[in-house]
Amino acid sequence: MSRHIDPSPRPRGRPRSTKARTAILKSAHDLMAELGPGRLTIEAVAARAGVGKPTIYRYWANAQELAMAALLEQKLPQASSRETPSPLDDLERQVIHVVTVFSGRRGRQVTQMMAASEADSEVSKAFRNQVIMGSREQGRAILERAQALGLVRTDLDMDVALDLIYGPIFYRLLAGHAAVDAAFATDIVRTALKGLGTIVDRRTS
Amino acid sequence: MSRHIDPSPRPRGRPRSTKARTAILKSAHDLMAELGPGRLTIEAVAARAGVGKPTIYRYWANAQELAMAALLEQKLPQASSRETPSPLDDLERQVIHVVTVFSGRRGRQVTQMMAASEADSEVSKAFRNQVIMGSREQGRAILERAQALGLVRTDLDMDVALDLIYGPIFYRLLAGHAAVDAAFATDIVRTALKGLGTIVDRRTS
Amino acid sequence: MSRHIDPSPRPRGRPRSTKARTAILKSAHDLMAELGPGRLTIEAVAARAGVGKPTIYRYWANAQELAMAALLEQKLPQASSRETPSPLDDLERQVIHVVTVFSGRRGRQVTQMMAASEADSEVSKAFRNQVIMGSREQGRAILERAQALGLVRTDLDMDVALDLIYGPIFYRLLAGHAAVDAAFATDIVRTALKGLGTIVDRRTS
Amino acid sequence: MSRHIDPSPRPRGRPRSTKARTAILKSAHDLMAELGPGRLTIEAVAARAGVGKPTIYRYWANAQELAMAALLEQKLPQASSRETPSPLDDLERQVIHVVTVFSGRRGRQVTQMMAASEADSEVSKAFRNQVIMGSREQGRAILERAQALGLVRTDLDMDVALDLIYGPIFYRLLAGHAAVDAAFATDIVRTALKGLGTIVDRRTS
DNA sequence: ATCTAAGCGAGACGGTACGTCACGTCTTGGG
DNA sequence: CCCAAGACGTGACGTACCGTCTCGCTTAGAT
Repeated sequence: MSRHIDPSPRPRGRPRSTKARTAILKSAHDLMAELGPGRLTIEAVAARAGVGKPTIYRYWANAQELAMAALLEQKLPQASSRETPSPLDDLERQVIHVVTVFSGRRGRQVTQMMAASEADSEVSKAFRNQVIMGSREQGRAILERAQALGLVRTDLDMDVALDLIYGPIFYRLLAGHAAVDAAFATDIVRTALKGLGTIVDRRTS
Repeated sequence: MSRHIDPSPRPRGRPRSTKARTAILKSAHDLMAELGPGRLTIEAVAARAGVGKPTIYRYWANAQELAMAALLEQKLPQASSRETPSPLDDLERQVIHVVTVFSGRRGRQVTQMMAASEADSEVSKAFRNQVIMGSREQGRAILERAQALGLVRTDLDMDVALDLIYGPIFYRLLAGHAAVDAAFATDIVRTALKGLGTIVDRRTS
Repeated sequence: MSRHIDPSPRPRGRPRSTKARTAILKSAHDLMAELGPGRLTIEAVAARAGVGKPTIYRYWANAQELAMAALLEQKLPQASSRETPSPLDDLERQVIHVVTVFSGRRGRQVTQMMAASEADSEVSKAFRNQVIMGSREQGRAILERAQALGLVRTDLDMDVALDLIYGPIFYRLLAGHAAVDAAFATDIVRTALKGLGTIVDRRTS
Repeated sequence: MSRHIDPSPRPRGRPRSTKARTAILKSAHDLMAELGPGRLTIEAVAARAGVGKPTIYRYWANAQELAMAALLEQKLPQASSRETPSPLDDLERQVIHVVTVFSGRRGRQVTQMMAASEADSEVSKAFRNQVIMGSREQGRAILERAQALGLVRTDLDMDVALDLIYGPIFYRLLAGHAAVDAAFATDIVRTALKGLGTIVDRRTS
C-alpha cells in the first residue's frame, strides 16, 4: 500500500523536454559560432545535441527560427541604465556600449540574422524588435531626459533622432566600409548633436 | 611601333555567348522578383533561361554571386547629379532618390544580399561598391560643395557625416521598425544638418 | 542465460522499406531490358520506381552494383538437381539448362556485367559466385557422381574439367562467333567426354 | 579527257594530320593502361594528346570505338606458326602463348573490352573477330594438321573443338576463379585431347 | 605566289547524370 | 506518450563528360 506517493507520475516519459530543448539551443549556438549563421542545419544540430530531428521541429519551424531562438537565448548584454547628471555623457556611454556589443562576434551574427531573415513572419518581426528595441528604448529615455534638461531640441521627431544615432552603426556593420569602434560611437553622438550645418537656425522646421 | 606588350593575350576558343549571359541574368532577376532572393536556385535559372547549369557556373561561383550580379545588372537608377545653387537642396533631392530606389522590394533584397555575402569575392566587392557606395560618394560630392559654400562645417569627419545621412535608411530597411519614404528622407537631411542639440556652439570641437 | 553477446545489436530507427527495395530492383530490371545494361542510370531507376535517389544509394554504391543486384534478384532458374541413374545424362541436361538460361538477352547482360565489375565489392563477389559459380558447382557434383560410377576419369583436375565444359559457353557469349543453343550444349558435353584425340590411352597421365 | 576516273575524289583543303591521329591513339592507350578501359574519356584523351575534341570525333564516334582502335593499334603478338613434326606439341605451345598474351595487362584489357562492348555495331563485331580469330585460326590449322596425321578425330565439329580449347581461357579471365598460366594451358590441351570419360568408344557419335 | 578550303587547338555551349547534402515527414522500438 | 534513431521522397547542389558549335590560326593543294 505504499505506492500512493508518486510525485511526478502522470506524463509518461515527457520530462526530457527541457533537457532536449537546452541541448538543442546549446548545439545551435555552438554551430553558429563555428560556421556562421546561415550555415546552421537542423541535421547538424540534431546530431550534435543527440536529439531526433522531429524533436527540433516540434519547437521550431525551420533552421532560421531555431537560429533566431538560439541567438535570443543568451541575451545581448544591456548597457547599465545608470543615470548621471549629464544625459549627454550617458548617451555617449550607451552608444559606445552598443557599438562594443554589436561589433563582437555575437553582435555581428545578430545583425546578419536580422538582415537575412526572409518573410516578415511573426518570429522574424519579434526577433528584430527584440534586438533593436533594447538599445533604442534606452536611447529614447536618455534623449527625453536630455530634452527635459533643455540639452536637446524638443521639436524633433524622436524616431528620426534615434535612427540618426543608431543607424550609422548597423550601416557600417553591414557595408563594412569603415571601422566600428568606440571612437566611431563618440563621433556619431557628437556630430549628431552638433549637426552638420553652419546655419544657426533654431526655429522649428 | 612597339606592340610587344600583350597583357590580355587574345582569348582562344569559342568566345562566350552574350546571349546566354543576358538570358541568365534576366531569368535570375525575374525569379528573385517572384520568389525573393535566397529562394533563387541555379537549377531554376538554368531551366528558365534555357541554358545548361555549367554555363552559369562558368560565370558565377554560386547562387549568391549570381543574385548579386543580377541585382547589379539593371543598374540602380542614379540620381541625376545635377547641381543647383543650393547644395542642401541637392542633398535632400539625392537622399529622397536613394530612399525611393530602396523602398519596396528592392530594398529588402539588397539588404539581404549584403547580409548573406560572406566571401570577399569580386562580385561581392563590386556589389557593395556599386550599390552601397554609389549613393554615398554622390553625397560626399554634394557635401563638399556645401562646405565650399560655407553651408556645412569643415571640421567634421566626412565619413561620419555620410554615415549619419545614409545609415538611418539602411537601419530602417534592416530593422523594419518604421517606414522608409520621402518624408523620412527629408527628416534625415534636415535633422542631420541642424543637429539634435540646443547648444549653439559653432566652434571647432 | 548469458545473452551478453550481441553481434547485430538490433538496428535502431525506422527499418528499411522492403517495398522501396523491391520497386527499385524491379525498375532496374525493366530498364536494363529496355536499354541494355550500361545504359542504366540511377536517375531513371529512381524516377520509375517512385523513389528518391538517396534511397538507392543507401543500398548500392553505384549503378553497376545495382545492375548486378537486379540481375541476381530474379534468380536464374536453377536446373533441377534431380539425379537419374545416368550422371552423364544429368550433365547434358544441366548444360542444356545453363545454355538456355544464358542465351538471348540475359547472356550478354551477364557477360557485360562480369567484364565491367572491377571493384571487389560484396555485390560483385556475390554476382560472380551465384551467376557463374552456381552452375559450375552443380556440374562438379554431377561429375563426382560420374567418377564414383567409373564413368569419368578420376585422375583429372576437376577445375580444369569444369572449365572445359562451361568455358566454351561464355566464350561464345563473349566473342559471339557462333550460336549458343541446346545443340551446342550437347556437343560440348559429348566432345569433352570423348576427347579430341584418337589415342586410346586410359592410363594415368 | 582523263578526268573521268575519280575513285577518291582528291580532297581539297588541308589533309588530316597523321600526327594528331597518332597522338590520340597513344594517349588513349596510356590512359587505358592507367585507369582501365571504360574509364577512358574523350576529354582526357584530348587534353593529354594536346588535341581538340572535334578532331577525335572526326575519326571515332565515341569513347568505346576509340578504345577499341587504340587496343587494336598495337596488335597482340601472334604465336610463331612454326610447324614441328608434332602438331600436338605445336598446339600446346600455341595455347601457352595465347594464355601468356591474354593474361597480361593488355590482354585483359582486350578481354574486358570485348565483353563490355555494347550494341553489335560493325566496329565492335570487327573488334571481336579480330581479337578472337587470330589465335583461333592458328589453332584450327594445327588441329587440321593433326587430323591429317591421324592424331585427332575427324568426326568432330571443329568449331566446338576450338571452343573447348580456347573457351576455358577466357572463362577464367572473366570469372577470375582460378589462375590463368602456362600450367593451365597444358592442362587444357591434354585434358581436351584425352577427354573426361573412361568409355573407350571410338565410334562416331 | 597567291588563294582558299579544310583541318587544327581551344574552349564555350545545351545537356544528362553523377553522387551528396539537407530538407521536413514518417515509422519504428524503448523508456 | 514522448523520444532517439534513422529511412523515406524531394529537390538542389556543384562536377564531370557528353557531343556539337564557333572562333581564329595554320597548312598545303589548286589556281
